[in-house]
Amino acid sequence: MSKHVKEMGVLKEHLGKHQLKFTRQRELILDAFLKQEHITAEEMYHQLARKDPHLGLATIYRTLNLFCEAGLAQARHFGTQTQYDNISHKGHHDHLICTGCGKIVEFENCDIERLQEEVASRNGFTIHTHRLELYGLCSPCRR
Amino acid sequence: MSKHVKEMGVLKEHLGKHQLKFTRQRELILDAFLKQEHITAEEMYHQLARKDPHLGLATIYRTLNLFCEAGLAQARHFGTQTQYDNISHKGHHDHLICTGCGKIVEFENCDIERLQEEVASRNGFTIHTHRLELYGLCSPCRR
DNA sequence: TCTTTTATTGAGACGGTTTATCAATTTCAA
DNA sequence: TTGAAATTGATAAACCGTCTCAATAAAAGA
Repeated sequence: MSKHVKEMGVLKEHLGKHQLKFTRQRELILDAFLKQEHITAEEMYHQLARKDPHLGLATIYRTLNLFCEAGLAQARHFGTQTQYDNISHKGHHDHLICTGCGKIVEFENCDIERLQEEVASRNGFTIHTHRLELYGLCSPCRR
Repeated sequence: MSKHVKEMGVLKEHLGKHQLKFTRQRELILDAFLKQEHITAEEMYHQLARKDPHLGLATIYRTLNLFCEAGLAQARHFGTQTQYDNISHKGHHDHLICTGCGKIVEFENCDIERLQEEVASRNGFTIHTHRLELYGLCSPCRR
């Protein structure tokens, strides 16, 4: 009895469309993923090791990438690792990233989103998702 | 006789401050770098292979990182690689990406940029660069 | 200039992250 | 229940970027 009915449905629909199969591992990983705001494959590997010690790291990577294709996750490369963001967690959030210390501040701005829609429709596009990252220095790093 | 007098001066000042040396390789790499808007170490390696076949990849990496410390460049993790952005290059553009056919439309929007600055300063950040990508379907793909 | 000191270079080894391989297993439609 | 097809886990391999180190080049001193 999962709590993530809606997202499970999104996943199943994606699987059905692409002749992929619904497996115990995919269900387990999705449940764990949806509890996070963002996570790396390595973190999830250790986190799930207790529930299923035989779950392979490769499966985690494959599954998180599958979630990206299904529109449930979004990959973000930071430093040497890849962060997988949970799209449905807080709706969508954008990032302010300090290139000095690596600090990440999340934000949401309706006006920007509205302007994005405007740009898109002016070009005949319908937006499904977006990525906005602002890189700079936070005040401590600026000195 | 280099055309990049100002940036060469910035580099030399940084070198002087840190007891580092001005070398033929650093001059060569800076000249090549300033002609680009952004470039990866690998790309630069191949590009410079003609001028100096013995220039090592490690030197390119070291030098591009040096430029970041000197404030001439900024590293950005894009996909699996690191892009080095030319700070002094102003023509920034954002992307509309069709997930159906892969078409990419470039755009620029001053209002969005202004709002980004607002968000940043509200959080005490100074933006150096940003990345905005809108994913969706173009009108041919929507049908 | 010549000498001395110190930083830099190039080549390859190395380490961490992610993907590819493949036999065994599981899913699911018939 | 059966069988085709997808998935898994373990590990090898690929990939990117950094580190190591002997040889070299740049700056500073005499």
